[in-house]
Amino acid sequence: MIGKSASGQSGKAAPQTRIQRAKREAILEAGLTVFSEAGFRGATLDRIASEAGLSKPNLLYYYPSKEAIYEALLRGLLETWLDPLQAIDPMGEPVEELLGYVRRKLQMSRDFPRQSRLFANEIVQGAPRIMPVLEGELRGMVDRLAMVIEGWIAEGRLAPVDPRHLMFSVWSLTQHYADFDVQVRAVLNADDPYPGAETHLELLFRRLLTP
Amino acid sequence: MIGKSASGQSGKAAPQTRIQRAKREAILEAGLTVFSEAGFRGATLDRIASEAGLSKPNLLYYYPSKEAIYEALLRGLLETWLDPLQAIDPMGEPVEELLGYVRRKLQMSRDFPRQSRLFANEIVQGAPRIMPVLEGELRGMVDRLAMVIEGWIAEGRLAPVDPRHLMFSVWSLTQHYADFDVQVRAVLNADDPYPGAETHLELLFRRLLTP
DNA sequence: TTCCGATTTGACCAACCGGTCAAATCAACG
DNA sequence: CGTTGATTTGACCGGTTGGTCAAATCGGAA
Repeated sequence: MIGKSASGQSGKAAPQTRIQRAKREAILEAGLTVFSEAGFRGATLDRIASEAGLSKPNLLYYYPSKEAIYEALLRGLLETWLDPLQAIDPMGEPVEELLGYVRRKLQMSRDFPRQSRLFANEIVQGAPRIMPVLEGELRGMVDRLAMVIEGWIAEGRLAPVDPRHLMFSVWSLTQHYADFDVQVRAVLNADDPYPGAETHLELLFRRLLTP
Repeated sequence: MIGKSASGQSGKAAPQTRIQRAKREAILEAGLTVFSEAGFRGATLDRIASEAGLSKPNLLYYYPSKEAIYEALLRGLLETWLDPLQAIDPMGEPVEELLGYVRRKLQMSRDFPRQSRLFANEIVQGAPRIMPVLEGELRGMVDRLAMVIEGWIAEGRLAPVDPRHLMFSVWSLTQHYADFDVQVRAVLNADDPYPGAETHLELLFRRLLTP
């Protein structure tokens, strides 16, 4: 048993040289591109490897399997994905807090469309690998935010809306511009959709949420 | 050359006995289930065949390839999918016409979630097979409806909204309940989302569109 | 019943794909 | 240098999958 040292995924915090980190990073980069384009099953190790500039066995030296790459990607994704939710301040101005959330989510669609599509792919196909996170962490965060929103409504600082369906609306409206990008551009004649999207969504949510 | 008569996809309108139509129907039914669950690449002919109650070669007797099944499915889908758009009456009451459209789209998400997911899968992965339809038929219909909506706005019977982004909003908000079903149910603790969704979307669009 | 085309199927194939392995190469350090 | 462990790779493997084919079976008309 000689090699395999780079794949110390379990164990207590393997050293992880700078080079190792860089190669793993490159693999995740390539994996994100390929998985988001083709879905888990549509992606091939050969394509990921060539996209990352490695041979297939070399890739498998850093991650033990296709699954491992995909799961590392999902784990990393969820962190940054749920972040904007945390940034909502229960002490702030309700309408502006929620509009800020919408704006941040829309920016993420514009700046990280591959991440959005990876997530969409996973969910559309039944979320076989992240169901626990949805039922645990995500639901917990939504429940907490729902209470904040209901408080705002009770104080009369927000129009009465179902908090959970409000969340669904924010998610679907913003992620649509990343996930359905080709359709959006086909309809808009390939113009950049984002300036228009931002003013439209600002109008929509302001109208919906202002008491 | 004996068989192959059932696969007369080209040629001038093959006879198509009742039995043939029934079997093709069963294949499309099974294909819809499998493709919408697994995406094009994730679906296997074996699974489609067994789901349809046929052997694999028998399936290939009716459709010449996996591609052919998928394309037949997409073609059939687009018909019924764009239908609700046609049902919008330029002579009707603007807000009510658009709310009716929203309601019909939401019903389609509830009643035909597999179709919605099939479509979502295709678009998320870059719409490699229906791009022409998006740029042709779909864009034409949206352009026409956009003019109607702009007319309504000019008459002061509708709040000023970007017509195309309004369409995106309707599509994303309604299809979200089919495409992201597992996420929605995870957040809502598996309750039926549709009653709440309907009242929420009615409120949202009434607020947005009422002048 | 006989016949003929339509339908069905078991056996098979070639390509692809995830993953393994032993050997080669590299790089740092004494 | 030479040694040692980390890294890289070509060759290979077994399972899966889309698709083929020749033979068998079916079903209705004469």
